[in-house]
Amino acid sequence: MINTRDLQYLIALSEIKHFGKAAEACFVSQPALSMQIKKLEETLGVQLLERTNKSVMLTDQGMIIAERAKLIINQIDEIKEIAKSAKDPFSGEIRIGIFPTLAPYLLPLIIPPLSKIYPKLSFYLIEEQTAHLIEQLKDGKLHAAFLATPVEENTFTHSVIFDEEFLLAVSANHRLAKSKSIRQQDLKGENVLLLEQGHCLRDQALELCHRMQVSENQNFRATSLETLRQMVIAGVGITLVPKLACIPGKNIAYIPLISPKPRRTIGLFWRKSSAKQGLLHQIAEKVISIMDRQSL
Amino acid sequence: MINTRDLQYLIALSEIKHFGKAAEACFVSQPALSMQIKKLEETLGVQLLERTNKSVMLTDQGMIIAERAKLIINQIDEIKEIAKSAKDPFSGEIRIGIFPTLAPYLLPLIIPPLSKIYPKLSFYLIEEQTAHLIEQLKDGKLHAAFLATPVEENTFTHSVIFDEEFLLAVSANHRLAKSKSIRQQDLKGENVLLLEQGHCLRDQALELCHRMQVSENQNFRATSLETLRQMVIAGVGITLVPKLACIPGKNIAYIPLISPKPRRTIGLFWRKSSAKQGLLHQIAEKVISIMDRQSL
DNA sequence: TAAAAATACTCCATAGGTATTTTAT
DNA sequence: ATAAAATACCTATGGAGTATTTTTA
Repeated sequence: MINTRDLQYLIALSEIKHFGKAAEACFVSQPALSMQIKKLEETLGVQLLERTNKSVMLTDQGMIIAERAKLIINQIDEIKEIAKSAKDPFSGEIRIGIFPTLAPYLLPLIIPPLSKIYPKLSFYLIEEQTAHLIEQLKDGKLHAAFLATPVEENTFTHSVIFDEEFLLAVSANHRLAKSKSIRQQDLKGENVLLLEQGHCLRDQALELCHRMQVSENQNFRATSLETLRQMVIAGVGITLVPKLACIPGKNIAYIPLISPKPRRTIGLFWRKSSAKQGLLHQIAEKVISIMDRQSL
Repeated sequence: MINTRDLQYLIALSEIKHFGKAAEACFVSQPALSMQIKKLEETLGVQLLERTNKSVMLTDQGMIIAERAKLIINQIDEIKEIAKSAKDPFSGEIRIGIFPTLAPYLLPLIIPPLSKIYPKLSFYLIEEQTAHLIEQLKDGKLHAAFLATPVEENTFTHSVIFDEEFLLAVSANHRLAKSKSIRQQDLKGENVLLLEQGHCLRDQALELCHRMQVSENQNFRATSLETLRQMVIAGVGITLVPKLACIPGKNIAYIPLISPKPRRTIGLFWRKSSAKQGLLHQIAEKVISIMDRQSL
């Protein structure tokens, strides 16, 4: 097998055209270089050099191959360059997944400060449903993902980022719009609108409905939280909205639920084996402190 | 220093994603591959792989570097390919020098049959004055050169190709035009036209003039044998022409010289150390047999 | 004769093998 | 408990050094 060392010896010889001096330039003895070049000629099966005692000259093939060798050695140096610049974990790119019912409310809060803290880091944000995020995180397409706990995947580790309350969203002229808080019995007979299959928020809300003994409106399923909000405003029904997504408006009211008080917990997840451990820990801490200041 | 082997191990691992199986594919034991990969990571100073006991995954840097590695290995394979196709000495290219007073008369005789014998060989023919040819042959720009003997350069070896007589060229209405042969005393008072400085034919003719005690026309020096011939036809003077260049015509006569009977010897020269020894010997033999049939 | 490359021979570094341990699921 | 990678330790290949010979200009 051809070695990078062999190529370097050939390059040195092609430039210096003297075994002794080329060997010196390679920091080896003259016989060492002679031997390797000879071996290279044998493995390739072609004469690379014309030798006399007064001059060394490359054959045509030798020149062609030496040229190629230079290109190859340059590319190996490039690998070293890539490695050197990749050594700084706070540079390069990081791909973070986030599910759709959290993304538009969390990202505006955290991405601007994070970009400021890590100016050499490019944040790629991938908005997908939880199941896809877990898959992509597992097979390395993502470095990390914001997910609602629990996640049944023990190759992951996570930091809890924040705890988020669910509020009941009702139209401004709904009978419950003026309530200060809601209890289970207040919801009797209500028509709860939910998201389509696949959203973790749907599952969380559905579970809550079950506990509160109200049923889902089977005729409608929204594809986004924003659609859901518009349907509520239109008076089609009520829904559950996580606190971060509770954008105030005159046509809509958000009312806290008590007994049970529903919450979801958001964590930042990454592979235990991730090469970006340190960076991800730091990012998690930063996001936690940002969210603390939001007082959910 | 990074080895091609290291790169191959990394490539195998990037494709197979299993240390044991990748090692098997590289025909080494699993620890051998593990060690080398670990070393590569250490020398580069970056983590290339995420390891768990159930899965191997490349880091971003690992993927980038593995991609580069593939390109590099491909290029090394290309070197092997180049070597393989260069192994056939009867293929590729050969650069042969020839001086200008021989080229237009010799090449039409030898190149067609040689191209037929060596169909995979490209003949590059360089027409330069002898001194330049010797330089170019010395420093490898030429593989061989047709030169008039003797050549004072003992790093060269040569085969004698043919022996060529010089004839006296005179205008058809010159007083000597009807002579069967010429002796020294016949030339008394003649005006000999010669080529410009640098042509070996000039030196050969000049030396002959000296021996025959006739002098050169100082007012005119031709840049080519063809010009010289036209000057002779125009009646400006007489000249010496090598037999190969004696193209018949009604306006010109070529008369043999006797006592002394001038000749030049043409050889094919190449470096003793040339990698194309075998081919050049063969070519020399072919050219000799072609020229034998010309009966000079 | 002198300069340079090739040989001869020895030594050591390191790649590789086997057996075993650690690790993570 | 099991599969897989890492570690430990030994072996062997081959790359490198020194001394010497060969070559050739």
